[in-house]
Amino acid sequence: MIDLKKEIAKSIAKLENIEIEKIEEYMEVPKEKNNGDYSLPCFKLAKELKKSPVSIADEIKNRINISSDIVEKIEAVNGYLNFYVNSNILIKEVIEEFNKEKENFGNQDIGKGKNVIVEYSSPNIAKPFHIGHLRTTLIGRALYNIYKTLGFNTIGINHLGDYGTQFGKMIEGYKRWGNEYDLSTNPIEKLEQMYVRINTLCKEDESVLEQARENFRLLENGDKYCGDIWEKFKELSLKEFDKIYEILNIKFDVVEGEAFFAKRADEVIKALEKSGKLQKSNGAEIVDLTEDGINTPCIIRKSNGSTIYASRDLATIIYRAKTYNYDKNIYVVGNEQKLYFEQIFKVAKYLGLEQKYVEGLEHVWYGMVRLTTGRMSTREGNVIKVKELLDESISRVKDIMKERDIENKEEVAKKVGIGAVIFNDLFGNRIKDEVFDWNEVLNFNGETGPYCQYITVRCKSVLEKAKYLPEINTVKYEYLKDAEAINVIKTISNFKETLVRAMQKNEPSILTKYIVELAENYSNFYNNNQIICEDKEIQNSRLYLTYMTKIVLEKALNILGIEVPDKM
RNA sequence: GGGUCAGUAGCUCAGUUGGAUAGAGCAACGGCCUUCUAAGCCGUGGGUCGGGGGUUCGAAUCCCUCCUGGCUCACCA
Repeated sequence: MIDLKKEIAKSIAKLENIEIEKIEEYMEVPKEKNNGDYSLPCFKLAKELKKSPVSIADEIKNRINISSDIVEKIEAVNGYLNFYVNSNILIKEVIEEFNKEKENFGNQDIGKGKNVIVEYSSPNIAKPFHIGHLRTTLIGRALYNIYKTLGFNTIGINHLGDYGTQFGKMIEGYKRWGNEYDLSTNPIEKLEQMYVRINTLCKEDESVLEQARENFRLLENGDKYCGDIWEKFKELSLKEFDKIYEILNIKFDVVEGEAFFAKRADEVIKALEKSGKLQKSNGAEIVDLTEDGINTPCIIRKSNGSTIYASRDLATIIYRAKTYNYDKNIYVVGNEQKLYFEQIFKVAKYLGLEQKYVEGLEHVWYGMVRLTTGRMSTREGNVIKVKELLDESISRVKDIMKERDIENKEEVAKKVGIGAVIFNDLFGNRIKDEVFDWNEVLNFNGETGPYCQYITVRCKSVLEKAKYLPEINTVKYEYLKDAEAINVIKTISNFKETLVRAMQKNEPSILTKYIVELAENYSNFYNNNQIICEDKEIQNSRLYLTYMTKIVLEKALNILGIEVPDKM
C-alpha cells in the first residue's frame, strides 16, 4: 500500500534539501478535519532555514511538484501547510488492499517467530470469582487475541493461586469446623464463609496463624491429611471457575498452579546461592535489592523452610524460559502487586538466565475496581460476583427485547448482555481505577458494547437484504467521495496501525475506542445515504463499504471477546 | 514518612513525537417512529485541563514545586 505521508514528505524534502525522515517527523494529521489530511507546521523549519514560517509555507506551496493524483489541494495557513489528499487514491488503496485480504484484513506478521506468554485470570482457589477478577481475565484475553492477530505465537496461561499459607488457613478452618458446613451444595459460598471466619480468628490469635503456617508446611512436605483437603477444595473451585469461563467463552492454552512450581523452588535457591545473592535474615532467606534501587528485600524462603510466592514465581520463570523460549512473558495482575513484580524481575537477573528472558518480563497492571460505596472486601461481604453481574445484564437486555420479534432471544440476550459488561470493562484506560456503578455498566446507550454490536448487526442486515456481495470491479470510487464515506474508509485504513499501538502499549482500550469511532462513522454514513437503491453502481459501492465495515467491526469486537448476534 | 500511579465538563473518559478554536458519551433540556432495525437520529446548555512557577514562536502534553486521591513499603498472594 502506498504511503501517502511519505510521498508528500519526499516532495518537500527534495525542494528544501532536508532528509525525508525529518519532514515526516514534523508532519502531522490535523485535529480539525477542514485543515486537510496531512499538515506540516513550518515553525521548526523556520529556525533551520532562518525564514518566517509563513513565507516557508507559501514558498513550498508555490514550488512543490507533486502529482494531483496524490494531492489535490495544498493550502498555506498561518505557517501551516495543509495537504488535501486526492480521495480517489485513498479509496482505491484501501479497497484494493481490503479485497486482497478480506476476512484476514488486520492480520499481520510482525510477531512471526516470537513467543509471547500472557498470564491472566489466575484466580485464587477457594475464593469467589468477583468483579475484581474480571479485569485480569478480560484484559488478558484481549491482549492474547491482539498478539495472536499480529502473528505472535501466543501462549495463554491461567496460573492458579492454589498454594500458600491461605491453604494452611483453610485447612485449619476445616479441621475446626468442617462438620458445620455442607459442601455438597454451593461449596464456594461455604468455603468463603469458612475463610472469613478463620481469617478473623488468625487476626485475633497469633497461635492460630502459626498453626496455619504449620499446616501449609505439612502440605508442602506431602502430609496426607492436608493434601486430601487441599485436593478437595481445588476440585470444587475449578468446577465453579469453569462455569464462569464457559459463560465468558474464555479459553487457556495452559492451566497450571503454583503448587506445581513449589517443587521446583530448589532450583531458584541453588541459582541464587551460586550468584552469591542469597542471604539469611531473621531466619528467612532473602535477596537484598538496595543496589537495584528497591529498599524492600525479596523473601525467597520463609524461616520455617516453606516456599513463598516469590520462590514459586521465580521457579515459574525458569520453567517458562526452558519450556516456551519466550520473547515476552506478560503478567496481567493488578497494581497492588507492582512492587512485588519489580522485586522478582530484579531477582530474575541473578538466576543465571539468558538476558532475553529477563528483559522479556513484563507486568501489565491495572487499576482497582471500587464500588460507589468504597473498596470491595471479601471479608465484609460487599463484593459483586461475576455471575450475579452477568445475570443482571442479560436480564436487562431481555427486558429491552420484550416487545421485539426476534428469534433465539435467549442467545441474543446472552451475547448482548455479556458484550456490554466486557466492553464496559475494556473501555477505560487500564491503569486508572474503575468505579463500578450498576447504572453505568447497564446503560446500553451511547458509546457502549450494545451500540457497537447494533451497528454491526445493521451492516449484516443490509448485506442480507441485498442478498449478494458486490465484486470489486463493480465498485465506483466516485460514489464514495462524500465526507461520511471517506471517514469510514480512513478509519478502516487505520485498523492495522491501531492493533499495533494496542499491542505496544498492552492497552485493549485503544481498540475499544477504535470500534466506537468506526461504528459512529458508519452510522453517519448510513444516515446520509440510501444503501439499497435503484442505481446498481451506487448500491454496489455503498454495499462494499458496508461489507468492509462489518468485517472490521466484528473482527475487532471478537478480539475483545465480544460476540455479535445476527439480529438484535 | 519513602516509593509509585493518577488528577481534563455534574459523571465516565478521548486528546499520537509539544501545534491551529480542548473533543465524545452519559446525565439535563427540546425535537424526530406508515422504520434499508428508535439499543437510533438531530438540536441546546455545560471547561481557571488540580494550584503556582519555568522552558518556547506555541504547553492539557516537557521541567520544578505545592495540593488532593489510589496502591504499596519482609516471612499473604
